[in-house]
Formats: sequence, structure tokens, C-alpha cells
Amino acid sequence: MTRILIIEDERSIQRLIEYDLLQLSYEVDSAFDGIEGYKKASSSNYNVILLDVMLPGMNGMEICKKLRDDGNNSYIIMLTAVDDEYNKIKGLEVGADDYVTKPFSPRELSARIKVGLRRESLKTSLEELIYQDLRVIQSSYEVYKKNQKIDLTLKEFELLVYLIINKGKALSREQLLTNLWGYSYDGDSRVVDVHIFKLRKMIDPESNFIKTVRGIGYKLL
Amino acid sequence: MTRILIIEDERSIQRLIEYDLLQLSYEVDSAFDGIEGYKKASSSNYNVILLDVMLPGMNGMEICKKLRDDGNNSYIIMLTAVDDEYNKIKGLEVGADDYVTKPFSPRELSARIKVGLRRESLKTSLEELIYQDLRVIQSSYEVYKKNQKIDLTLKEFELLVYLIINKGKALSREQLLTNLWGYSYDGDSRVVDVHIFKLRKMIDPESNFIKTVRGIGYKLL
DNA sequence: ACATTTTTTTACAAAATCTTAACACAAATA
DNA sequence: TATTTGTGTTAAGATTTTGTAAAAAAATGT
Repeated sequence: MTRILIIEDERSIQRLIEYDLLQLSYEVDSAFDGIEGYKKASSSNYNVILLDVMLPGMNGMEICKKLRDDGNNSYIIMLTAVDDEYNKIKGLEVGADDYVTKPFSPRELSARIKVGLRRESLKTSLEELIYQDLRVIQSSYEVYKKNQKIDLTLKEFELLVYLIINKGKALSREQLLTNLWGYSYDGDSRVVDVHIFKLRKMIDPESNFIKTVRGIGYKLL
Repeated sequence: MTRILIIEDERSIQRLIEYDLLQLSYEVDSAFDGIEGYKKASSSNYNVILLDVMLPGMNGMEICKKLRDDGNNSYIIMLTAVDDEYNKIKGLEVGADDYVTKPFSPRELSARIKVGLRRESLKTSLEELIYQDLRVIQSSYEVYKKNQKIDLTLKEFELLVYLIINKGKALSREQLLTNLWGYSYDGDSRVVDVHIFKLRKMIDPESNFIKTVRGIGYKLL
């Protein structure tokens, strides 16, 4: 179950966000001032925390910093009223993962959350993945084939990780798009194919283990 | 995505049900008389159909019977105004899966729907299907006969899965077309025959277990 | 601002698969 | 038995899907 905490004092905004997230069947919890927010965030484990910068009691920056100092590693998205560069930098400095400027569309917010969840799940899974003669180190985004380092782009890397984690399963393009790109493309996109093509060229030139499942997508043997 | 069709002429009840189901994030469609209901149920694939017994146009029993005759295998829940044993028995006779008496609470209805969905998903979502010396792995789209891998095309694979899930039942071409091809039988298409032929050649060269049911279609013993 | 890298889109070729149509054959019916 | 109806089988042609390269767009670095 995905748990999200909203720390936001403006009720109207809080309600709106809560409504959208419930629609997406996340488990939602809310706090309406800084103190309460910090307490909730500390006492329970959330996958994502939406944190308003301007709050009564304790402001968002402080909360974020304190949480990180406590060792909290939830994915924190800062919410702020204006697109000000200063807060953005400061937010990331105190340990936020992302930053959304109000007003934002539900779609935008949910896209950001999905990115966060993806990143989170990558974080929590195995640090080092071994597949055949490949060694994939997630923290440093490095890949070795027979101890020879291979340079992959970010998307190639993420695709490889996802394939390995789900090895054996046929993965549809939609599934790959939602899980790696973070949202669903409308219309038909061939991005996945192109990335598979490149990945094959880099790590699997004989196309031995990245198999095409015609009509569905791809799978790793 | 779970799709539910409500066939109910009383708007107030329809609205109520629809509201509850949308809350549970099902995809909901509605029809307000028998003819429309039958058409919608036939033309599209629903996981669950909620079917009022008393309807203008065509009554619930008729619709249910006709749908079953067409090979429709949605989970059908009959709705009736009074708890009368006669209708209950009759309903099950014409092929309904469950029976709910009005007035019912949202909770009761959703519980019944969940039962239906579970039943449906149990059948279709088995990771591995075993039939005689065949092993069909749905997540990877692989088929083994006596541990020997057999390469099937997507349609062949889907056909095999459907046959196994419905083993023992005679399946009409129409049913196979609607459920596997996603459109309704158009009179003289013999696509199914060709695919059966190919499937037999691949997994059943002796034509032992894919039997022809003359005048109807095919079945797996 | 410009150059470089990465990602996405687009177009076209190649391949696999699906469908149609035809004919052969078997089963049912008169 | 002859006729009709339904199915098996085949192969050509149509369609769909994927591979690949290259251009366009977006992101990043200098």
C-alpha cells in the first residue's frame, strides 16, 4: 500500500489534493500545521510526503531538514505558491526530492508522485543486481559486463534494472511506460522499442536474453 | 481495469449504485432498458453485470439467458425487488451467478461484486496452467509440452489459455471471437478454424484433446 | 549562446502473424 | 446414394508489429 502524507494548512488545497490521491487509490493522511506534520511524518512511514513551504508552526524547509537529519528517507515533494528559484534551491538543499509550484494540475502532481514512488522502489530494492555476466550497481548507476564497464544513459539503465527485477515476465510497453516513464503516453509511442534497441546494442548484441514477445512487449529470459 | 455494467431502469437506484462503484474506482457503464442492456452487454466485455429482473423492453431473465446462450461469461448478479424464492431459482437457472434483493446496502453489493471478481480472476489469473503434459505460463507467455518449449504466436497462446480455462465446455466460434478477438462474429469468418488447426499442429498433432463440436465450435477434453 | 548528449518522434524496411479464399474431405440429411 | 452442410488444410496476400536509422526535440554541459 502506498502511503502519502499531505502537510498543508490551506484546507481547500489539502482537500483537492486528498481527493485526487484517493481517486488514484493511495492511502492519504493529512496534517494542517508544521508541528503536527513533523510529528506524523516522524511517527509513521510514508512513501511520499507533500510538504507546503509556508506553514504555521514550523515551515516546510525546517521540517524537511529535520526529517532528513532524523534519517527519514521518504520522497519529499515541496509545494510552494510562487515559482521562486531561491526556495527551489533551498528546498533541494535541505533534502527535498522534488518541487512543485502552485497552482499545479492534479495530473502534474500525480506524475511527480509516480516518479517519486518509482525512485523509492528502486532505492529500496537490491543495491547490486547480478544477471548472467552483468553486474548492475544501482547507487552509482554503473553497469559492468564481465567486469568491463559499460556506459548506459539513464533511461537505458532504468530499463535494464526493471527488466532484471522482472526477469522472466513479459512486460508490455504500457507497463514499461507507466513504471519507467512515470505516466501513460497517449497514442502509440515507440520510445520503448528504441530504448530496447539501444540497450540490446550495448549489452546484448546477439539479442540472446532480451526477447521480443510479439504483440505484448519484451522480456528478459 | 474492472468494468461493470448496470442494467437498471430506476434512475435513483442506478445512480446510487453507480456512485458507490465509482468510489471503489471501478469503470461503470449503464443501460436503462432491456434492449439497450442486452446490446451493451453483448458488444463489450464486462467483468460484472448487475441486472435488474424487472425491466422495460426485455426482462432480466431473458437477457441473462440470451447472454449465456451467446457464450457471454461475465459474472452476472441479478437484482430484484422482493426476496422471492421463485425468481432466485429461476435466475440461477438461466445462468446468473448471484442474486441480491433490494433494498441492499452498498457494502453488501460491493461484497458480492468482489466475490465475483475473485472467482473470475482465480480462473484467469493463474500464473501457471497445467493441462495434461502441457504447462502454460501466462506471465511469460511460454508453453511447455513435456518440458519441451513450444513457440506459439500470441493468438495461438491466447486460444490455448482460453480453452484450458474453459476445459470441458464447448466453445462456439462466436464466443471465441468475442472473447479473444474482441469483436462479434461476422457471419462467415473461419479465422477460428485456422487457428485451431495451427494450435493442433503445434501442441496436439494427434488431435486427441482439442475436439471439434460439430455445428458449435471446439472444446478441450 | 553554443555544443554535446540524451530522449523522443518519425519514417521506412523487414519480419511475423493474421485473415481470406479456395478446395478437399467428412459428416449429416434427405 | 446423392446432396447438403460443416470442417480440415493450404497458401497467397493483407495487415500488424517490430527493427533500425536518422531527424527533431529536450536536457545538459561549457
